[in-house]
Amino acid sequence: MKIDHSANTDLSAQIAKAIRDAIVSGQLIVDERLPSEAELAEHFEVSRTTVREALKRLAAQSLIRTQRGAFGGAFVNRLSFEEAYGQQITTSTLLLSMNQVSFDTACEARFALERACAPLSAQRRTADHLATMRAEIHRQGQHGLSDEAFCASDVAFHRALVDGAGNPVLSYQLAGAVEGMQPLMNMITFTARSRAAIIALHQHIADSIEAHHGEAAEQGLAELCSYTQTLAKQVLASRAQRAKN
Amino acid sequence: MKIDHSANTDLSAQIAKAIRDAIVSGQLIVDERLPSEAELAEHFEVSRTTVREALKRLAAQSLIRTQRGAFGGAFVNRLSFEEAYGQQITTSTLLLSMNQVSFDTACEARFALERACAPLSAQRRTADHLATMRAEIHRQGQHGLSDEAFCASDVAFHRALVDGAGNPVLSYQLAGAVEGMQPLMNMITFTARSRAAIIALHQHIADSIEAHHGEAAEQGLAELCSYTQTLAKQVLASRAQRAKN
DNA sequence: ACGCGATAAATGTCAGACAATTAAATGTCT
DNA sequence: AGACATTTAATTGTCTGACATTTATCGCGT
Repeated sequence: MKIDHSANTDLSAQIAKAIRDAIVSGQLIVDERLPSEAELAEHFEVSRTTVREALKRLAAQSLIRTQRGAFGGAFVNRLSFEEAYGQQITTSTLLLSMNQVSFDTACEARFALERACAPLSAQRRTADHLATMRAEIHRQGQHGLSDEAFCASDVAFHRALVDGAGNPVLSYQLAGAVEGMQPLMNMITFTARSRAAIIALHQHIADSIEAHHGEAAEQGLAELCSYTQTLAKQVLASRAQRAKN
Repeated sequence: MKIDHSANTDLSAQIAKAIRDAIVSGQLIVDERLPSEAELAEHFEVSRTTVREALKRLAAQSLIRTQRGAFGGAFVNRLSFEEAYGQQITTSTLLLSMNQVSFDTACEARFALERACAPLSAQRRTADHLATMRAEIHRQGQHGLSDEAFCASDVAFHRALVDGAGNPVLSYQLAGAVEGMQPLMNMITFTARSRAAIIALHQHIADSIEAHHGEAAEQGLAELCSYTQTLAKQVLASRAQRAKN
């Protein structure tokens, strides 16, 4: 484990990189204990402060976890799917919110990916996945549901659809695409009529998944995509109109 | 910006969370300058050391950048697509390498997502994307190419295919799926015959993309997927055989 | 107007101290 | 011997105060 003094970054960043490389390359294996902060400080010839800053960087990426006390220390962390989900979602959310990505582009990406899951989900979904989808559809029809809650239920519906494919890697990849779009979706005001249309499409998709009809589900998703894009256009147009007056 | 004292985590983690929430919720906007470390220390009633550790955590997630000198400080960072790519790839790579994901599962996820891009890419690819694909195909046919280099070229080919869809969000999402699998792919030894078969499929896919035939490209990808899975099975079987003897 | 040094504000690094936590070792009682 | 309490040592978490380094700005002189 050696640091690359050539980079003109912080010492703590260089040290973090050295340790990260050791983890990624497999020199440090899961659950292995790193040397103590004092030992690392001696090894890299820096102060403990600097080593600690480096370790905090790694902790922020869930690459290590720390334990206090005797025989504590920093350990290489097994990156769980759950943690990876979380990172994916925050990264995607920030990426979309900070980069003026058009609604159309994000929407297209999301549904393209989701359609890829549809055939697998139609083939393998369990009763559980189906039940979740039905439950969320029911919730979406309730009166007095805020737009935010409607969107959250929408996300849960689509998540169940994706999870139905029974491929955790796929679920992980989709988490960012689906959940990262929620803030964008929240900006749309869903009228009663548009909600009914969306629910009908959800119903159609759930029916297709239940009947193991992958293609029908895919088609339902395609319709949902273009309908969502139409809705967004309307909302944006009416907002522009109001701004003029 | 207030810290949640209820959590029994580090102070630096609590402070990082408080600032992160402020960024994600939009209270702190892109390029806005955070208070200086000394001011943050006073505000949160902790030492500068602790504040610094919190800031390093945020820097590790590319949420802030720091500048030294007068009128320097920590600034909310616009998360670029490039940075997001990088994070996505390391996260995906680690997730796959640390969680005993089967080759089949990872392969299925990758090609399912990639197939989703094929129709869009067939429709919109520029001459540039096509040229890159052709160039990589040519490289793959060269003698004396190591397995690693062959895989790297494979990644480049597929990346060009995905980028051809002209949807940066899609490219970002696929980066993890495609590049994260490289270590797994590297474990396969590609014989001359298997390389020829893969190159032929690449050729077919490139031809389809050139002719704007999305469905044909999709089908080529499906064949490539099952062929890759077959290859992996053979390699694993022969390895198991050798272990027995 | 241009360059140049002084200045001040901020981050980067260090040394040393103490607090808090925790597992293991040790001691003590039954 | 076994169960329980106490001590100990190792380690991370936090604080203080200092100094080094970087850099935009200001003022001065030419």
